[in-house]
Parts: sequence; structure tokens; C-alpha cells
Amino acid sequence: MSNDSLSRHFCITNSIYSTLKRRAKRESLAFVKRSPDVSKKIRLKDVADYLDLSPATVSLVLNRSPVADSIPKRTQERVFAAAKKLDYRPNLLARSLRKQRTFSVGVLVPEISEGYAAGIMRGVEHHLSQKGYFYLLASHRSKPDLLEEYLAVLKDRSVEGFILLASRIESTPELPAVAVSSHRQLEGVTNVVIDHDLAARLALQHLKDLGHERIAVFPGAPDNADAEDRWRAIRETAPRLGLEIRPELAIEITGEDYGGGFYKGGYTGAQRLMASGAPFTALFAFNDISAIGAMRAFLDAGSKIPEDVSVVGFDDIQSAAFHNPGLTTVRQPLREMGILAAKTLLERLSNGSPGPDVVTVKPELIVRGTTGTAGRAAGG
Amino acid sequence: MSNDSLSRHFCITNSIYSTLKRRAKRESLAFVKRSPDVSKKIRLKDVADYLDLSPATVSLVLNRSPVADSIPKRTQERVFAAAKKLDYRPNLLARSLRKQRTFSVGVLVPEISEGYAAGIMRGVEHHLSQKGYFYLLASHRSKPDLLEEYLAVLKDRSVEGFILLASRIESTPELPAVAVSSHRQLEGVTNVVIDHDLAARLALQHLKDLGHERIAVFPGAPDNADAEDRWRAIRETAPRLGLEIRPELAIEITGEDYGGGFYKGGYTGAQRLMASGAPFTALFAFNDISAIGAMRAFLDAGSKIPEDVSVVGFDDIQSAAFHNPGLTTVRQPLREMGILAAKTLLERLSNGSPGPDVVTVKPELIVRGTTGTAGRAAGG
DNA sequence: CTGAGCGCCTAAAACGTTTTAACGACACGA
DNA sequence: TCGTGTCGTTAAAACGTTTTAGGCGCTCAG
Repeated sequence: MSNDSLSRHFCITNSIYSTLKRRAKRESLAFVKRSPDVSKKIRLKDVADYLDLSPATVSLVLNRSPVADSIPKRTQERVFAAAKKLDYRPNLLARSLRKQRTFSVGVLVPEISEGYAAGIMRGVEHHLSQKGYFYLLASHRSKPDLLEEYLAVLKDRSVEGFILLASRIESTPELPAVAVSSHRQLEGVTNVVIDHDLAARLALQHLKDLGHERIAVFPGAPDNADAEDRWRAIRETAPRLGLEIRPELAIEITGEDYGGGFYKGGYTGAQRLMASGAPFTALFAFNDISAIGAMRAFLDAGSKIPEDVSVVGFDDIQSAAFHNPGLTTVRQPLREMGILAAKTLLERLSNGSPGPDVVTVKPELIVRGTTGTAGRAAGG
Repeated sequence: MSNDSLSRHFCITNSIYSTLKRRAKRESLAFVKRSPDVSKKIRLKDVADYLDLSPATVSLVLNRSPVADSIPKRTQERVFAAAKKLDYRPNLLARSLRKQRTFSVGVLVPEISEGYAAGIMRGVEHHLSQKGYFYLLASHRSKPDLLEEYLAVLKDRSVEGFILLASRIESTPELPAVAVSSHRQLEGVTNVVIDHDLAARLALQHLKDLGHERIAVFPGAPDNADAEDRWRAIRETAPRLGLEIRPELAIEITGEDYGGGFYKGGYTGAQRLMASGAPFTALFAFNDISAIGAMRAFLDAGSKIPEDVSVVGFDDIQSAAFHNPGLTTVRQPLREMGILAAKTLLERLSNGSPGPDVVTVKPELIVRGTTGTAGRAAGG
């Protein structure tokens, strides 16, 4: 029985087979012609039937495959015309399944923040969209397990690679990855970083020139991937400039989930600084957001900026220039860094080359109103 | 010939067919067992071969299909165990292709901004990720043709629906869509909006209580989807409160691409306002960003806030509280609006129901330091 | 008259799932 | 002995592409 049914199913003579096919072709053709708009969605096969060609031919032509070179100009034009007329749009899921390419990458950020992440993402988005890529975005709120999970889920979703912003990643992902402001070098992961030594020099030299000696710092939050290196650079640079970073003036702060972000961290950090009683005339904050939070605390405490205390930020986020006074800060070229990260990743994807270990960009000091000559030491 | 080859190809007797199959099964089984880690990527078929079951069975069990009810517990356990042991992860492209579901939506924003969009997106992301959805993000920079193009491209990428933030959309998209702060009602598009009349009343009443009569406004940028309604509400509400919005105090501003955003628009708007010579004691800005830009202009011109001029913003973005003085503003519950938008869209997707035409949320007045009793009219 | 080569096109497999219809085996009642 | 039914399982089609290997019908040289 099973033998029979199997045979019956498959062993059709060629002529019958062809006839059946022709009929099917004519029918579906008629359908398309009768109601070109009702038809749910035009597939490659619909275009092929409409032209009395095979899907293979149409695909070859539309994709400008070298194999299609031998197909006469006339036919090619017919194909293009039909595709246009029927408004054929290839099903990208099917294509991706077959070609094993999705033209999408995963972007992981600690949080969709107002400052840093938004700046980088603008660059990433710009470059990716220009190259026909899309990205899936996920925020892991600096939780290592959430980060790991998103890496896996995004891989399941067939992204071709990752861009990791300020994320503490522990091991090389299973897909090509580019990190921005990562805390350490990982085998095979290109890292786009700011030149922290230059950044520290710019900020500290500026403060020294204004006569500051007692400089407080926010070394940064432990869950922020950039913190360690930035803090190391400050510690190493200060003595070279004849400055001393006193332990009692280094205040740990944290960025919090949801709402405040680093604003609150900066605010309470500044309060603790003032409460400590240690004298200081300037603060080099971890980033603009924490600098702005700290400013609020100084002002609330009756201190004047920059008369009583100077503040230097880091990043130069959009709003930095619009605070009162305008925030003096070390600018990171965020948008460019985003573009750089995207570009590096896409090159890795097409070359297959591992790419550079590290790409360094230069910071720039933007002097605005929050820094002035050192006065009497505040807080003492 | 073709007849023959076709037959030769298909007309294998059942027994041979089975034998071949068995052999293949044993081989691939052996392969898996010999080197379970070398094998590129575990497919459903690999799990099936490992268990000497068919892919169908494994799929049925893993997906807890009702059809699998008749499969004995013992087998089901074996299937789950094998899937776990081999670390099987289904190929979502293939699944999506077959099921015609992708569990992803498209999110369109004018720009990845520091304020409004970031706030909403936080909500959107929160809800979507909780429900196992992902989103593709695109920014159209308020260009209608770019918006249209992204709608098409995202549809090509098989998103199941759209969330549109503050976007001027002209016609109902071909997929279920939810708009946030859209300018007008579109057939079949749920609109999540703030109660603009209440918002206007809160702000204007507050200013009136402080004795302000000459109140300047930024009616908003023509390319911002929210502007019209907000402006209408102000025009209608003012007379009810016994206030007059003088035409010469209504200043058109624009949000610009890249960099500045509305900061610059607010800054130059305030400059034009002052230059016009028309007296005013307060400004109700279009949003926080433009309010902050305007503040900068007032301060640069030597005006004091709020002594000379009071400023009210709109949105309550994160940084609003940290400006100096703190910005008095009409809060939109941005995160909640994002969650609401996502939730509404997902319900539409699962119900198939068209969903409500409009979902209204309530604003709240947050009084901080930029508003005070009206003094002498500035600018006059 | 044959065989090679070319021009044009296509069959069929492949990508990795889901799902429907049905199959074999066995039990049970008539 | 013959349905009838249930149980456990599966073949095969389907989703919509891309791509390889090759087919068919010519022409033209030998």
C-alpha cells in the first residue's frame, strides 16, 4: 500500500507533469491579471508566472547575478518592468533564511539615556541606515546576566554582529563585535575609546592654569565600563602636572536605573563631598550628567559656580552648553564614535577580517562658564 | 530521457527509501555523538536524529502543541532533555517564515533626541522586551518622504506593526499602528495623546496666579506633530482664564537636524522675542528643550529668571530639574505613554481588534524655580 | 551527419521551521 | 473476521527566496 501510494504520488509522466504545471501557471496568471490589487502579496513566483518565466530567472535578473549575463537585454527589461508594475517586494525573511545574511546588528546599551548613549546611537544609526542595515536595540541596565541574555536572544534573532556601548562584557561574544568605551581589551573585540590620558591632561591642565590645587573627582561608577581607565588616567596624569588627587576628594558615585541616571549620583556625591569637610576648589566629574547633578548640589548649598567651585564635565552632551553657567567639559566626539563603531563592525562583517584591536579618538576641551580662577577653598 | 530521470529520481520503492533514510539517520547520529561541539549549529533535525524521532514530533513537543497531547510523558521528557543537552535554539528566521509572525515592531522617531523621544522609548522598550518583542528603530528627521520610506522598508523587514512618535503621518499605514502625540486622528491608528486643554490650563493658570498678563508662547514647529493641538489649546484656554495671547508674542520656532535640536530654536526664538520690543513677563515654551534654549538667551541678555521673566516648559525631561534655576514645566508621563503605546499595539496584534481611537493621559504641573511673580515687563 | 559549443532558461535543492493529514499497530466490540 | 477507534508518530507540504547543475534547441565546424 505505502509502496503504491508513494509511487502514485511521485511517478507522474513528464508530459502530465508539464501539463499540470502549465495549467497552474495559466490559472494563477489569470488571477493576477484579473485582480492585481486583491492578491495578498506579490511573490517572486507571481512575477515569474506573469512573465511565463521561472522564479529562478526572475531572481537572477533582479539580483543582477553574473549568471544573468547570458539573459538577453529584452528579457531583463521585461522582468524589471513586471517587478515594478506588480510592485514586487522580496520577502526578506525568506531571503535571509536562504542567504544566511540578515543585514541587521544588535546594539546593547546600559540605558536609553539622555546623554552619552543618545549621542553614540545617533552616529550608529546614521551609518547603519546608510548602509542598508537595521539594528535591534536592547538596554541591559548594567546587569551582567541581562547583558548575557540579550546577547543570546539577539543572536537567536540572527543579528550579524554586536555594538556594545559602555557595557561590561566578560567574554568574547560568539559574533563579531565592536565595543565603545569598553573597560578592557577582549580577544577579537574592537574597542573604540577616547584617549583618556589626553582627556585627563586637558582637564587637569586647565584647572591647574586657573590655580586649582585641591581638585575633587568622581572616579565613576563601578558598573560603568569606562570608569577604570578614566580614573587611572587621572591618577597618573595629576602628578606629572604637579597636582595631587587626595583620596578624601575622590568620591565614588553610582548611576541609578530609571529616572535620575547619574544626575542623582552627582547630586549626592557632591553633598557627601561637602559634608566631608575636606577643602576643594574644583570638581572633575565623571561625566556631564554627574557634573550637572553636582552643580545643583553646590548651588543648593549656596556655593557659587565658578567663584566658589569650578566644575568640569565629560562628554559634552547637547544640553551642556545650555546649563547656567555653561558647562566646561571634555568633549567626546560621540556621534563620530558611533559612526566609527558601526563602520568598523560592517567592515569586519564584509571582510571577515578581525579588525583592529582598538580605535582611539581624541577628546577636546570645551571651556564654558563653570570654570574660573581658584578662590578660597570651599567645603573647608 | 527526462521522463526516465524524473522517474529514477522519485520512484524508489518504499523499502529502499526507508533503508536510505535509516542509514542517513545513523550517520548523522554518529556524527553528532562523536563531536557534539564541532557541529556548526544544532537544528531541529539534529535533535530529531539524535532521538531517532522525526522533526515533526520534536517540534510538536517543544512547542507544547495540543497535538502533542497524545505523545507519552516519557517521550516528551526525552525530547526536552535532548534539546537542553544539545543546546538547541530554534532558528527564528525559519520559524517566522513559516508562521508569518516575527514578534518585532517598527518604531519611528523624528530624532534620537535627549529629551522627549528618549523618555517615550524607555517605556516602549520596557514593555516590548517584557513581552518578548523587539523593535527596529529608525529616525526620519521629520522628512515626510523618509518617513514613508522607512514605513515601507520596515514592512519589508516583516515588522508586525508600528509605533510612531511625534511623526506627521499622512495616511494609515498598511500595518497596525499606534501613534504617540500625533497631530490628527487617522482611521485605524490609535493615538496616545496628552490632554492639551488641561496642560494649557495648568500652565496658564499658574502664570496668571503669579500675576502674569503678557505671556509669550512658542506655538511649536510646523514639522512637529504635536504642535497644532497644543497651540489650539492655548488659544482657546487663555480667554477662558481672562488672558490674552497677543499675536506679536507668539513666536514660531523650528527644531533643527543634528546637534542643537530645539535648543537653538528656543535660543533664537527668545532673541527674536526680545528684539521685537513687545513687552512680556513670561514665556510658555513649546517644550523643555526650547525653554532651556530660551533661558540661555534671556540670561545672555542680562535678564534674570524668574525676576525679569518666568519660563514654563513642557515634557519634564530628566534634566529639567537640574537646570539653574530648576525648570517649571508641564510634565508629560513620557515613560507611561511609551508603555501605553506598546501595550495598545500588542493588544491590537493579538486581538486583531482595531483598538481605541485615542488614549488620553493627564499632564501635571511641576513648579520649580523658573516661575515667579510678574515684575516689570521685560523687553518693552 | 555528428558533436561541440553557445544562448537562454529552468528544475530542484536548500535554508529550518510548523502543521495537517494520515499511517501502522494494536485493542476492543460485534 | 471485520470494522472502529485510539495511540504514537511521521511524511510531506508549506513559507519565499537563492543558486547550482544542467537541459533544450540551435548553429557551425569537421
